[in-house]
Amino acid sequence: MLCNTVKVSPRRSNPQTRPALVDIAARLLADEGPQALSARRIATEAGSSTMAVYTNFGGMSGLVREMVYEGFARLQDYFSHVSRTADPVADIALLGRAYRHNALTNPHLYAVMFGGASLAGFSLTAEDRQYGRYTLSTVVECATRCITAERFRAGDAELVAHQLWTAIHGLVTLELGEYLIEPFDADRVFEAQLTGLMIGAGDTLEEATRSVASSRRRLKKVVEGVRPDPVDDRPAGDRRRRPRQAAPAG
Amino acid sequence: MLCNTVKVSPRRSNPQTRPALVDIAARLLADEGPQALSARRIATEAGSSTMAVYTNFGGMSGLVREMVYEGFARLQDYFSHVSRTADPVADIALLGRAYRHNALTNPHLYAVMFGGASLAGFSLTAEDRQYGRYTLSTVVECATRCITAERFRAGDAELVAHQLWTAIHGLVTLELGEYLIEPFDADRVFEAQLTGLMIGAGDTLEEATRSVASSRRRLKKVVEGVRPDPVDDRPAGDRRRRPRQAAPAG
DNA sequence: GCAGTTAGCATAACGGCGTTATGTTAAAAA
DNA sequence: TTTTTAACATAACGCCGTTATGCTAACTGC
Repeated sequence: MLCNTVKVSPRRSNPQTRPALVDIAARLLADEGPQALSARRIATEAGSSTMAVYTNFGGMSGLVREMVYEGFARLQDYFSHVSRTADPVADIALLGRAYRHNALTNPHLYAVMFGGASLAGFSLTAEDRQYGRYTLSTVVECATRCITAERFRAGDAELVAHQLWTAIHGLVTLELGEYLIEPFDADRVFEAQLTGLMIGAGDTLEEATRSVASSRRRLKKVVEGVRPDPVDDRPAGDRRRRPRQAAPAG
Repeated sequence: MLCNTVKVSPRRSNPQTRPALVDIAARLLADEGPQALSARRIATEAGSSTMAVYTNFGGMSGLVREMVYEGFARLQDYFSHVSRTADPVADIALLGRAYRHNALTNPHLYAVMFGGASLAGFSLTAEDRQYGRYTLSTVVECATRCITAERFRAGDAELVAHQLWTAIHGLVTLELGEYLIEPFDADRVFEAQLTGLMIGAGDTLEEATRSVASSRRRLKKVVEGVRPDPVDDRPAGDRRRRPRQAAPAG
């Protein structure tokens, strides 16, 4: 074939191949969706054979797993750009907005992260899920501050964080599935959901409304801080990403 | 092959083939998950060739669509067994519980209904989604009663219904994905979510707590009323299901 | 009753998929 | 320098959804 046009092809630990596969997979996923993620196509576009996918990731599952980790890393990026202010409720609302923005910016990636079923029989391991849950710790900490500030009822901060997570995850999922339309579009439901959660957690209607509005204004800053990211414009060098080596067919 | 052991094989409009395919597909989906849904396997287990899938459903997408309709029909079944009482908040909470119970009883079916991405490149049409949204009307009506009874703030009943939907959908999705564990398990988050939603909608903490507890007691009756259903134990006769004919390759 | 039409389905093939067995080769180890 | 090792190419296996073709039984009009 035309696998390597020039036959230099370094045989041991080519440092180009692995990140190239990851970046191409991420681009295919972002541009054409999950069905474009095939070992054959990725390898072809990377100028190598399908075996490269197996030596580097142990198979398609390993590459998909890499995408999932990338997705959580991007989410963590957004969360880390949410600053702590004197209004913890506005902060936690902003975390919710950041979560939604990340999902809408990387819709296919988000679908792979939580789609669970199908996709070449891929399924996450317990460790993968723990890695995803860890992302919640930022929200838990913020919920604790809301309770300390007596904006939320005394009780479980983790419970509040889980409520926020499940609620916004559901909204984003149905939004990406185009189930929310016209007068009851995702934006209206989202703000209502957010406000309702704050009230349900113990905040007053007035305070909640003000904090949610405040978070709306602050979102722009967060989004700008995270860029550039959308599809991975960087040259192809490696960056923050799990070391995680592939099992070499043992 | 052994396609039809006895070679009687009526050639025109065999009334057995179509429901047999649907029932086998439903069973495979329930027993082994989405990856077991293949035209070849379904046809083999039905004793026919893969062409039967195409003449009856126009391809795998058509059969998957049939599964989606079946899923919404089952959900509607649960909703129709939720009776109207003097406590509309308990009623709407019970709708939420019924929604969750249906999803947990038919997890793979629920995944196909809202998994959206992948699964042999299948995707729902706008009409399919409208069919799914229609299921919400039961909840909207109940939310209206909550507002009329002055348990919820005056405002949009559809908005409240969408909040409930997105919140519980998100919880169920993460629950099925095994993201909710141990001390913050799905049951705790669900009840907190439910109570929080009622308070957020305008109900008082005491009333909401009482209504949510009431709905917990009433769930059993609903579940018993819906059976039998889990995997489709019936002989194979047709039943409530969309007429929807397959495009004959025109 | 009969001929022409039609539609359900069997057979077989096509291209694409994930995966694996095997060989080749360049870098690391001795 | 020699041996070992691991990254990758090549080619094949079995699966998938889909399609082209042909057969035949049921409908259609006479």
